[in-house]
Amino acid sequence: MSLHPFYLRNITEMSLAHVLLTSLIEKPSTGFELARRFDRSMGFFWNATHQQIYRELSGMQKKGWISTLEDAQNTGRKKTYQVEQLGRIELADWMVKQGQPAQLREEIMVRLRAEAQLGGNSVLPELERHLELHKENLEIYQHIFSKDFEHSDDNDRTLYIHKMILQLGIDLELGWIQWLEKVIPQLQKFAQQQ
Amino acid sequence: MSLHPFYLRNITEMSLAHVLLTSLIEKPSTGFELARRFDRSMGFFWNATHQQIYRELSGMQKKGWISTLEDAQNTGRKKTYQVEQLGRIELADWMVKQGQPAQLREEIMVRLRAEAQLGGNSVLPELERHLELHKENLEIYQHIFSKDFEHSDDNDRTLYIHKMILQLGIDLELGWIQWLEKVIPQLQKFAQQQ
DNA sequence: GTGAACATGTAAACAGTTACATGATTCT
DNA sequence: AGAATCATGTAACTGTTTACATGTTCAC
Repeated sequence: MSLHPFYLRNITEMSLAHVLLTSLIEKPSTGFELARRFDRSMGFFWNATHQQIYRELSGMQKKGWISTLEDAQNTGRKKTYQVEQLGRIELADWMVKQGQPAQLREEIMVRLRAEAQLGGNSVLPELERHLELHKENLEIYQHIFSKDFEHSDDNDRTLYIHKMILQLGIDLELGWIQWLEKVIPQLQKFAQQQ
Repeated sequence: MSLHPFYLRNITEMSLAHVLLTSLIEKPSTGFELARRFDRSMGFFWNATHQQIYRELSGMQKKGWISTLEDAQNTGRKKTYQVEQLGRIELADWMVKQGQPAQLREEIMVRLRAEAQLGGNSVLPELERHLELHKENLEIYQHIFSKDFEHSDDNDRTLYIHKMILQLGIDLELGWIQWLEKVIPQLQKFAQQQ
């Protein structure tokens, strides 16, 4: 039994649903296509597993936000979803709500802090590994940037926003890389002093 | 019934438990004190509600990682926890494990992306609000920095790590601020052009 | 003695992850 | 015909948040 009748319930965030709505407005898609597209453009600021996506799509269909496209060649189990009017209204309503900046949850920072107390230099290799991972991410983002936005028209509002979202991804990766390249050598020095 | 016998189960992350262990090594504390300390130093890279903290502390006590200090003046319901040998071993083991950089989950980016598709300038006020929030965070972090680390000894390894963790918080906030101060004026221009 | 801050807890809902199964399509 | 990839799903679990209750301590 629910603690609260629905009319008293807080509106939950459900960002994933709204990411999917946005994606589906761009182009009606199957769950699989959405999952694949997440791995690229949208993935770096809101990712999801295929399981989450299918569950969310079913839920949204039940609410009437989206519907399945009856394709001419509807062979197999493939279901292509499209956004309904209700979905557009929901997205527009949600869009103007207020929220908080995300809470950071960086496991490696927890490890580093633990090491500060316990001693040893056991987190150094992990920091180096993360430096490589962040460099890889940066390269991927920069590749997309030069492919899609290098010479794009900044007067096209939609395109400009997409570009700046990617730019933020690049900026944050650069921040991590610079920080790691500052911290790692200093920790190596400490290791040598022993 | 569990899908897997315990000896086949994946080791879960449980970062929160290890954050608490680290905090308790620094100083035996009550759940309430831990929650309050989270709001300061550690909070920006791993936060938790009081509820989560109490649940986790109970769990860790059952596992023998921590124990309650039998205080002389053990009045009221206050329980002061301290780390046991088992807890230190657990933390040391966990510390050297590998992990992934955190997945970003920024709601405001979802809204911005939605707006890129739906149009309107309804997300602008929210971007401005976030700029203010990030500036506030930056100020808090910089205040702690100048208070605790400005003239600290960089040859003290523990202190240096604490300083760099805070530095990362500052760097990331600066990244957001710079990005927002670039994007907001451009979106305002678009708004005027209409 | 009353109100604010301290301190802990139960219950429930919500959000995200992992394991596993299985059928359809396409390429060789 | 077999392998790889496309595509969807059930089940269970872990992790996080919210609502609410309740008792303690301390200052006025």
